[in-house]
Amino acid sequence: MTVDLELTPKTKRPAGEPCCEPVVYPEIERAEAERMATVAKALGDPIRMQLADVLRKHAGKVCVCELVPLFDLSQPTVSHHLKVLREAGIVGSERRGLWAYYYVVPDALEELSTWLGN
Amino acid sequence: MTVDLELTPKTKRPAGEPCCEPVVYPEIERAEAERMATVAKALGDPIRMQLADVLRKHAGKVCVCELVPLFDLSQPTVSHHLKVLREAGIVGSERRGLWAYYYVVPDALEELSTWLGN
DNA sequence: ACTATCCATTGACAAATGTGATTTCAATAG
DNA sequence: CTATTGAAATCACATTTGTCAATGGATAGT
Repeated sequence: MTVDLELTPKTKRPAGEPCCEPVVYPEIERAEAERMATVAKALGDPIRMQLADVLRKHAGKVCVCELVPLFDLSQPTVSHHLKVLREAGIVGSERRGLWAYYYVVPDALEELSTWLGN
Repeated sequence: MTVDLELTPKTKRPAGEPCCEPVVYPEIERAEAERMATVAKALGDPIRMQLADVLRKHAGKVCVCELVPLFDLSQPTVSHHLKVLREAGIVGSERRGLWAYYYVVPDALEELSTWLGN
């Protein structure tokens, strides 16, 4: 599958001068990129991806004790991944007595989702 | 903003028995999660997020020499980030003589985008 | 043929990350 | 009150990551 689009022809720069004018300036995107990268990074692990997926699909609050057996990982490790998701704002948690319930924060993924467009 | 959904009431388990039945089985998602995590991970850095953004917005092939001055980073570092994006299948590159041009692979973000739903 | 330029790779190093064992905290059951 | 359980936090450690300086390969321009 070839992508055939125009590309600016180049010439070796004379010496000392900058080689080319930048085509686009992402400055506007700086803070936005930072926020989206935070979310993407948190999803950048298969376990966390699945955790987020399970929480989303269940569309409710899920107890940690129900999440642990889904993975071949120790409870502290699962807890750690949940913490990463929480710090990225993707999930929230609620403590009820002994149990902790996790759920997806509805709008957390929106910015990234919008950027990915489609 | 409170998310109020049903949550399974729990009781302390008798002793030895598993505390709860798992609610969902993500096994089906294993490979998919792996693929999406790879993509998300690659986007999980502000620089790479901006690189991807610039390449997307430009909708053409962009020379590395135009990308480097956009960031306050050394050329090898930018090259490294581009390599990460390339290995995740997000961008492709093409060499024309001295110059290397990068572009976004059209469908690379689709799976993740679809999962994020929108 | 020479040389300067573009780009990728390597080596090195500090910082961040993923994981498990152990510990701490909170709360339920008896 | 005490013992026990679920979950988070801490500690420790190996791996990965982000960055740059230095190096190397290829080639446009002379």
